[in-house]
Amino acid sequence: MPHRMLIARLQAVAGLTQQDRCALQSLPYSFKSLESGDCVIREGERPNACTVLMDGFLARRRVIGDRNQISAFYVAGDMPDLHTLHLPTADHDICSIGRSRVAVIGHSHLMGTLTASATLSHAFWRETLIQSAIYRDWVENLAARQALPRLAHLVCELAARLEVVGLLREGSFTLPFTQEIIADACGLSIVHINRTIQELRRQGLIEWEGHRVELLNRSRLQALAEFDASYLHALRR
Amino acid sequence: MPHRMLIARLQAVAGLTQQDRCALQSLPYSFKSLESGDCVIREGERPNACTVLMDGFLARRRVIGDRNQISAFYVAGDMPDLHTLHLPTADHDICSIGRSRVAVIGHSHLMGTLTASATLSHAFWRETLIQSAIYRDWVENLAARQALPRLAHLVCELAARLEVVGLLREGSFTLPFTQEIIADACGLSIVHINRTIQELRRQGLIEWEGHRVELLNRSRLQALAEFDASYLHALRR
DNA sequence: CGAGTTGTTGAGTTGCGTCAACCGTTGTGG
DNA sequence: CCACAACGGTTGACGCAACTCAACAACTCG
Repeated sequence: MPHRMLIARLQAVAGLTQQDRCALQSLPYSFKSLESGDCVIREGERPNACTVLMDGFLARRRVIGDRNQISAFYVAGDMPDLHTLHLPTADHDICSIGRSRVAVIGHSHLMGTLTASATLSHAFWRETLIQSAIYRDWVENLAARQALPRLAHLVCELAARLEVVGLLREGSFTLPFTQEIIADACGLSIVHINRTIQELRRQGLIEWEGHRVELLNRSRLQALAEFDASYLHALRR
Repeated sequence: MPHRMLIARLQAVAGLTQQDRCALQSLPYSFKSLESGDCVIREGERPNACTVLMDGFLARRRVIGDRNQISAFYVAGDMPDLHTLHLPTADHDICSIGRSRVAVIGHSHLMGTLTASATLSHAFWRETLIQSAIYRDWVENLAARQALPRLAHLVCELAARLEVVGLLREGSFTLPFTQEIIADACGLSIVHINRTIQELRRQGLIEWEGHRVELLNRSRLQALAEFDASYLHALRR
């Protein structure tokens, strides 16, 4: 099951040989369920396994000054700690937002199959490069846009990434985030996020209640955010 | 000569076998000199080569709204477009700031040596992962810090990265950036960058005139910026 | 039922942006 | 050789986006 997720993702992102698919399918793994707030890894740890997010959401967080800054979100199919294969020390906490399930694959097994296949190696590398592209987009979003388009951009990105893994249905998706989480990711105060969400509602762009977000006018929302999904590159179904 | 730079960098970042060093040394390349403002690649292009920055500075830029946002700086030894090996379409301009020199290595040659050596492949992969760590740090810096520590952090990062390649001498380094460039990178206005630099001077933390930056009190500057170089990971001499 | 989240609102404050002017340096051409 | 334009740095006045503080409402859960 995590194999199917992983294979589908890498297939979308690169191209796999029959051999590669077999190699992936024989990777041993274990499952782990996370409650809201549980961490996959913590800053400073030297993990010996990577995780594949099967279900739910994870956030990469770290305390900066008096803020609890979030620098990335992960959705189903993502491997939030793939980099620990080559950079052994984790520099952030990676925590569950709401409940989630992950598959855990030991570094040694993963490394074994990677050194055996150059194409697989490149497929995983490519996966990390797409994450880089997302970080760059966050840099631009945080530096250049003010609250309204900044929040709109985040919503567009989450929608686009969820769409890739089939979790966007009729323009709406599940998002178990509090406004505090959103504020920590956008570099804005909770109060201002609250007012900004209201403004998006007022403009008829989204509906957002409880854990459900609905895109009422996706093209106008994307225009407001200057959103262009091409930076997600290979991420196609 | 670009080989020496490349080998030294990858050696610092990972570990190379004798064979790997030979493979790198036999990579064919050409040189290119850039004037201030010249681009290595432009958004939308599909380059067939990667570049190694030999001398000078490059910036990754893109227009966001009415801003000319910079999302990364590159110093000697960096490979700013290494990702084009796997993500063919460039999503930013990469331009020279002041004069610079780069070595150009064709994708096909690079790809050839990479598929031949798993360790080399992983060394380059690791290089891109370190760039990712830098992007994440920029996300945090932009989202969580206000002008003074934000600027201080950028100065600390540049100093640390230049130190790795031996371009920091007695706490001072060459930086051919205008205040406008700094503003574009920090997500602040030119006027405010100007006042913030003055505040750093007033506090006796840096001297900055013309193209020369001097760190007068590095530890206090790093404390102000909450700077911790460990996110540059393997980047050691 | 009370206690703890999460969302919402109002009032006052502030960090940073905008506009506009001025200064010093550099380079260029009449 | 000087006039002048272009550029980068600096300063002051004013405005606004976003922050802080504080209170309250709605909801969940023990």
